Amino acid sequence: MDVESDLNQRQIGKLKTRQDLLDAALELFAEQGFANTHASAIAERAGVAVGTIYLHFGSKDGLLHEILVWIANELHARVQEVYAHPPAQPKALARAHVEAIVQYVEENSRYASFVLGYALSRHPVGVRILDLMIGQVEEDIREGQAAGIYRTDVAPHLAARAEGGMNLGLLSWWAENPTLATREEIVDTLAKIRLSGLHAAPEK
Amino acid sequence: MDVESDLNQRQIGKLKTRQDLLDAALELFAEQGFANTHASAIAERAGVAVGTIYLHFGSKDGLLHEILVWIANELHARVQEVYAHPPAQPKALARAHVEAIVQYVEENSRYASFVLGYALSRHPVGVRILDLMIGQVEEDIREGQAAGIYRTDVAPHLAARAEGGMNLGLLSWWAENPTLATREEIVDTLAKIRLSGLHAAPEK
Amino acid sequence: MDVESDLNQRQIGKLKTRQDLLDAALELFAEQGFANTHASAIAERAGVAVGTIYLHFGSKDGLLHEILVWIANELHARVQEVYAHPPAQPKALARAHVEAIVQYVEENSRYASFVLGYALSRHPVGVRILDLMIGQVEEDIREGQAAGIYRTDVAPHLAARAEGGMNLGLLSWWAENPTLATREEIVDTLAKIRLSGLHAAPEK
Amino acid sequence: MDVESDLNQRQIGKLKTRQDLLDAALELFAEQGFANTHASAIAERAGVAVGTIYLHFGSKDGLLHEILVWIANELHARVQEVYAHPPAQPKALARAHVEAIVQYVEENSRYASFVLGYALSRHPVGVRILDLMIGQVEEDIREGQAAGIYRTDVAPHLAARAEGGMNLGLLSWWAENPTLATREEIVDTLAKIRLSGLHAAPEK
DNA sequence: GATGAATGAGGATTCATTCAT
DNA sequence: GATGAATGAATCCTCATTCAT
Repeated sequence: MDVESDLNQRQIGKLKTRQDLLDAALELFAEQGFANTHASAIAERAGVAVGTIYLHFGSKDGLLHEILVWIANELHARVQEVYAHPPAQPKALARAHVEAIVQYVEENSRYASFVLGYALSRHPVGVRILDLMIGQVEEDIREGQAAGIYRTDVAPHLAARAEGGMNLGLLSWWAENPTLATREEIVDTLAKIRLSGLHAAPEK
Repeated sequence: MDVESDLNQRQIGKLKTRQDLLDAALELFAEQGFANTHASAIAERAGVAVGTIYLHFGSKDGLLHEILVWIANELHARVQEVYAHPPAQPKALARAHVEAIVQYVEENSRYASFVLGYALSRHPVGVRILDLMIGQVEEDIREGQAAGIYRTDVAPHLAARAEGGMNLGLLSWWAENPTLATREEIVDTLAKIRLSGLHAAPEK
Repeated sequence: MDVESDLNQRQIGKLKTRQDLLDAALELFAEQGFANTHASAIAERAGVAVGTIYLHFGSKDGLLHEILVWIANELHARVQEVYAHPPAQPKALARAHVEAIVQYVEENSRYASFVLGYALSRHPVGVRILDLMIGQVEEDIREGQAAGIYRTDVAPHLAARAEGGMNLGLLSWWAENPTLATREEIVDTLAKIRLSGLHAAPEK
Repeated sequence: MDVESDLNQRQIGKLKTRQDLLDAALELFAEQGFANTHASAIAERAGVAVGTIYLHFGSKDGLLHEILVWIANELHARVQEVYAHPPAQPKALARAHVEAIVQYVEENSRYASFVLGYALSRHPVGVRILDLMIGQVEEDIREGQAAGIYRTDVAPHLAARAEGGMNLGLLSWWAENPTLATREEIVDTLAKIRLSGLHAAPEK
């Protein structure tokens, strides 16, 4: 019993150290960039010794990798929540999808810009994450086309890239300039352009 | 006369050296990335000594800066050409704008991915260049709104960010995967979404 | 207990490394001059890696700084010893002061010339150290004046500079040419000129 | 005739360029130190091209050498003037000697500190110059001893070093802090200590 | 005599990573 | 599990000097 609880104690402590490191690293990476953040600085902010980073993550790159995966999972989970209880209206679904992402960016604006930057870069993990997100959008589009809601004269994988770029482009700017637009404006802009482009509505 | 021609000779030689360095550096940066490219390798490929880089650009960062400015100017010039002899039709103008960019990316596909990566990153020069390009798009949108061609229920600066992101997102993907789509498809996708979004056209 | 002794072990080792570096650097600086001594040579003689220099001193300049402070402190301590058990006779005290300095220079003749050179230069650390030593002499003079032993028609801060210069001038020459004068001669010359100048004694 | 005057023209121009370089270099050396002054900066301030320095002086060290020799000659000339028309009184002669040096330092306080620094350093040229000056003082002392004016219980070469150090020590400080003492105070301090030391006069 | 673009050997410094404790 | 002093390969950059014009 004693031994077991000791072990649990240890496991909990280990997990806390791990999360402390992830938090410290994300903060510093966001503040100064990955290359400018020294392993020792991360350890110091986390209140541990440098060696501990290598104990938990093997390398500085490994730490970055874990951070990106962690954030990607969180964001993915948010989007999945929307699809778990999807609005009936297709338009509403699309908007809810966008809203979930924007919401997440707003909540984590301090880090968002850094993470989005990686999604846009050619960094291996970033590419993988972006592909994941784009795949989801592509699936949406495919379904929308099948349902007769979306135009069929654009290739889904290209449209998905275009839309993904639009989202990331606007959001990464907003994350760095959060005072220059409200969340509503961001959601609105993305939803409108996504659906009907920039053209004045013909019915007008 | 002799002295003058001497001076010119020197100036011409200096400019050639400068351009040789820009060319060599861009190639290597695109091939191996900025951080992995050593100053000595650039000098070697350009056929000069290392010191010459520092004579011309002050630092490796300075060289990168000049490359980005150089490419940005080239691209800008291409787009300006379109506006110098603009098609009468607004739709045609927008398409020509997109076509000019896509054309440039296609012609320089070897470097495009590298340069677009900087435009998307938070690198100071990249940010400045992107801001410049976005400003141009914003102006377009403003004029389109004034002319009653574009919808007025989106803020121009947000719409410009969104559209710029869309272009960069799709193009940076295409630059890395040029076989997965033809130029026509890329232009088409961007032009269509820009104008009328993903929605099936109501008039259909 | 174990952990504590571990820590002490580490601290002791670190201090030893530090002193090894100070010793190695002082030797090399004295032999070949500061600029001609490469960081790698210092590390090699100290039996550590180059990086260790930067771990302990931040830079080659930082190492020089610490050396000068170290020597200045040692010399200061020697002089302080004299004042801790001062001879009753004022003349004897002044002579003992001079003797302490000369003694130290003689014991460390290999390094003395190098260190004195810095005291005489306009190097920031040298200036600071010289100011410290001059301040001490100035205090001596002030007290001697108050006690009616020293003439009062010279400003103490100027007299201290003059006397300090005299000491350093003769000693830095002697450190480089130790065979051209005995210690007794050096002490004698300094003590005599200090007290009664070059003039033939009027009482004679 | 024409050719000759052309040649003269050239020679004058060459000499002017040479002096411009000496002036520019001395200013910059005094401002920033020898090591921190780049050859190109000297050329720029002198209004010529870098190569010209090497045409006139062979190397940066050669330029420094010429500067030190130039200043040493000027100072030497000043002192020689005193001996050309020596005051009858031995005390007055010694004072005039000191006054000449102090006067020169005051007139050239901007450069004096730099040049004196070299005299005090172990730099080859500096050593040679200092030896020259010390030799002169030593000769004075020898004559003073022979004339029964100076004490004979100190070795002239040691006394000369001591006195030279005293002069240089006080003067190099004064050159950097010209507001902290008047010329009269400096001359007075040096003359008094030289002659009768710090001791209160016994006749008092 | 003067020029100034080009040179390139040379050295200080960095910082992710290790491993004995 | 954690520590942190030590490592050392890796590179950027400097700047006195040259020489073709």
